[in-house]
Amino acid sequence: MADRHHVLLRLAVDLAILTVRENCLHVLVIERDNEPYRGQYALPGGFLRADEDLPEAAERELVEETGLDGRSLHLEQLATYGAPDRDPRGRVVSVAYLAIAPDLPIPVAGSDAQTAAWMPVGNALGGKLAFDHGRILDDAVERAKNKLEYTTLATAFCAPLFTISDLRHVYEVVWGTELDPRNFNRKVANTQGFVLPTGDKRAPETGRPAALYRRGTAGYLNPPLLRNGIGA
Amino acid sequence: MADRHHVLLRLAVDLAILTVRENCLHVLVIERDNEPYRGQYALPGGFLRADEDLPEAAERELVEETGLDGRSLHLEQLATYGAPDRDPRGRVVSVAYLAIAPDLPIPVAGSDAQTAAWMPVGNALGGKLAFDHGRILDDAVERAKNKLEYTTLATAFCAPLFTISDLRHVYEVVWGTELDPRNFNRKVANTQGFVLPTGDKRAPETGRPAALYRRGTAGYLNPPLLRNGIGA
DNA sequence: TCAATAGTGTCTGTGAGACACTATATC
DNA sequence: GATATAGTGTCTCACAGACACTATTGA
Repeated sequence: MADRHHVLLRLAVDLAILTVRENCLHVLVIERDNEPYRGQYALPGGFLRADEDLPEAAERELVEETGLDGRSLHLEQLATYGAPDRDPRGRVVSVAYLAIAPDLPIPVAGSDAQTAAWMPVGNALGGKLAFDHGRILDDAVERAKNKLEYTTLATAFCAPLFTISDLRHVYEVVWGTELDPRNFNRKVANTQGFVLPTGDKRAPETGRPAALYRRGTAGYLNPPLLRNGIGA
Repeated sequence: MADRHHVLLRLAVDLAILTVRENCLHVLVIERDNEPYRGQYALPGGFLRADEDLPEAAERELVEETGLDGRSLHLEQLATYGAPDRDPRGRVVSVAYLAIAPDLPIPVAGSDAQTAAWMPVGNALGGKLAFDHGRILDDAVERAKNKLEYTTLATAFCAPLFTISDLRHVYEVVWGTELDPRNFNRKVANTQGFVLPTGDKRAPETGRPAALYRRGTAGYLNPPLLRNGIGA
């Protein structure tokens, strides 16, 4: 720790906020109204303040950008990005956080009065986002896909009360696959602590009403709910 | 990105280098010969330099502390720690990396001439390490345990040539459990790309010689090799 | 009645856990 | 021979995938 080559830098905390709406995975983006990358879309974020810890900063940004209470959302550290040229304004290292939200009505205009919008992740990938945010989004989606397998993260995409169909829909949209509803039902029912029955029901537009559930207390799925052939 | 409350800070890159030796998991620690925490053990690390990316810095520290070529070791970003008071010298945020090494003869004295040593992780947990390095080590061990389940990471703990017993020993030590040698053999043999037969054999002190293997090309285990009841 | 969604039951193949048995080395 | 480690075969149970069937609503 005694070397003299170190550099002073600013630390950004950027958020990849994912949700499922209209049969596809969306990410919250803001339109930049300052240089650099003016007019382009970017992930919401901001700089770390003097007396802040990283999770605090992430939660603060979440509130500022979406108006949501960070404690009600799933929020976890994703990774840190530090290429020397990643920000043309100077040396900025970014700690990215992954947030998972239920289908929200519409992002509240942040206190920064920036234009926030939900964008399908398919549109956001492929170099469309400012800075290295496309790469961050890639990693966020990959993390979400993986965590659905062995954790109860899927419930974080759902409203407080949800049906088994809702939950299955999350898996199908995030993974981009189709799942057998009957096998999925059995799997969820047999996993202790994944979902809790409430006794209530919700009628769809047509068809038999579905039982409503609440998140269970389990954090991990044991055994996991595996995709067919990852990394194969 | 326009707020004015941001802080300039230094970024540390710290390494949790794990290996298996003598039936227990060890971590590489250095004895600090400067304040703060003088005389205490800490994870090796250093500050990010002006033109460095994070993986570069991690690899540089690895070479400086162990004399090893970073490209031959498994090295991955673990997490970033930024509590405002984590370093008494001022605002320092640390990006931690997890490195996995085979059982090395002895750590080479780094170019910093610091005293490096392998310490059993059991001894290093519980507030023995400087800064928040105990917490970092906790997270590193947890990550390693989890990745053994669904990736081929265990081979990174082994020398280039290893037996199935060696590989099983890694699982047993890292997980702290016993595995059935016969079922383990079958599992490894049936997982394409986990290990490659070399045709050579190695005789133990007593008993039948064991076939030697090399790492395969697969990165993921499919299906995974699950512990009994995680998070239960 | 039909259409649509919710939910149960059954069969089958794969693979994990348990464990008997065989193989090959040193002493 | 004894002992120690390496490796194979077999049985059983749990569970995933496939899919026939029943249940409950609105039109």
